[in-house]
Amino acid sequence: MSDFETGALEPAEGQDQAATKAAVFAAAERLFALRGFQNVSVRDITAEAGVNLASVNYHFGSKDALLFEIFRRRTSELNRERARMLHEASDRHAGAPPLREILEALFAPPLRWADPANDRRVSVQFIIRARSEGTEEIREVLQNDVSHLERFAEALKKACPSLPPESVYWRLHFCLGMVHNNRFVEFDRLHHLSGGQTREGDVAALLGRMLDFAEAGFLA
Amino acid sequence: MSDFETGALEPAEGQDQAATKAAVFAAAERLFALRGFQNVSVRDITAEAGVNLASVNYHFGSKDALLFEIFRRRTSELNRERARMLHEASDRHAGAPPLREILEALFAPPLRWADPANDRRVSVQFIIRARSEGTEEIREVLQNDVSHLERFAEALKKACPSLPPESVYWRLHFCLGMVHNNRFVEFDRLHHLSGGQTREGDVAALLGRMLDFAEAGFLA
DNA sequence: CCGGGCGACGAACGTTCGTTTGAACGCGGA
DNA sequence: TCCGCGTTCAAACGAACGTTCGTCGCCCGG
Repeated sequence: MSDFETGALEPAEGQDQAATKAAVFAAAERLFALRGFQNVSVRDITAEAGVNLASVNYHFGSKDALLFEIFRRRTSELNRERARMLHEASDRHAGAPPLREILEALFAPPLRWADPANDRRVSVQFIIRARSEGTEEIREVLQNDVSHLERFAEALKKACPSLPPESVYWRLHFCLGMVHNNRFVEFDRLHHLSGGQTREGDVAALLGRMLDFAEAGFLA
Repeated sequence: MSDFETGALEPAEGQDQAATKAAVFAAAERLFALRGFQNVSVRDITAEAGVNLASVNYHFGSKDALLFEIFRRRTSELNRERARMLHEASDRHAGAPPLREILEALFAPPLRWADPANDRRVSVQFIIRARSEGTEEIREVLQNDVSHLERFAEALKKACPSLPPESVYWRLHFCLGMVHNNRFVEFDRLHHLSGGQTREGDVAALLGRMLDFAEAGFLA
């Protein structure tokens, strides 16, 4: 049917005629985020994108490579945003940002993406899904490419000098678990459990809640 | 080849000749936990169990039903252990257990299962995997069957009377995220990030770390 | 001794999957 | 105008999947 987000998706790589590739990219991300990698066929993707079945293999090489390319782009975007926030916080505090601002740099980017007013809701759901359901290649990247987390670990060590480094790593692990648990299913479950008292839509309030919890946890 | 855990698995349901069913059950749980639901074929399961291909459909009806039966048994076992610990803590403190013991009832059972010395390591990995990769039926159960969590929510409200109920639910959500993040992949990643300083094998120490973090988070 | 039923078995079924093929199309440059 | 290249298209390929079928062996009640 109509084009998806053809503009501003791959502005420098291909030609302008890469609308098909962009449509496949967008449709695949959406379907993967909603239904999981294995539950989405190449035919589903190309049908939703309104392109030919062979487009996936022509533009991306394979279904696995398509998943990996979406994953790599989204995670690098997320890591870039996190690094930028951490860097800005570092600038504001002479290279030693306080604990809460470090955690905010970790929490805020994915939460901003998850804002219902944002068109990147599917991206954060995609990342969370790809982390656990992804291919072997993605798993290797997750395990080996921890340079982004190292900067956070170093900042946390500096912000909590009395805390053993070992504890810093574990508590960072706990914080990441808090983020990765922010899936639609879990939100719905929580909404059902609380009798409708929890509203995931208010991401600013959720960020505050997460910061309160994690900051206190780190100061334990 | 040899039998798997044929004994003490289904002591009252079938006959003694249900060794095949038990072998399928054990092999499926192990493979599902290791490689995910969709990445394991019925042929893989029956090959590992050393039984005929048709055994899955004969004893369980379908591959989906097999997954659901494993999921239902393991989750009910886990919920039972958690409820028992919460009940015992409640008895020790005249119906109002302190925060830390409530959280311990939530954290300890899955951590005990994850002990390397325990043969139920795969069970907790299976549960975590099934939660996110499971079928639609499992997703519905997760969303609707929250009676087990309600008891924890009530106990937490009582232990934190000054905390708004809404915050209790959110912080319980954060704690569950900490638990669900305890997958092998995440452990390996953390181990790699910390340069080998974190040892997942010491589950007692890990429980203490989680309790310190979560308790402080609740008291924020 | 015999017969009925439960369970295991090999084999095949029909479907769906990712991928490949070769031809057709559109467009810019010689 | 015609050629060449990048892209799209319909169609099909081969493999892998979950499931079903008909048969056989075995144990047990008669």
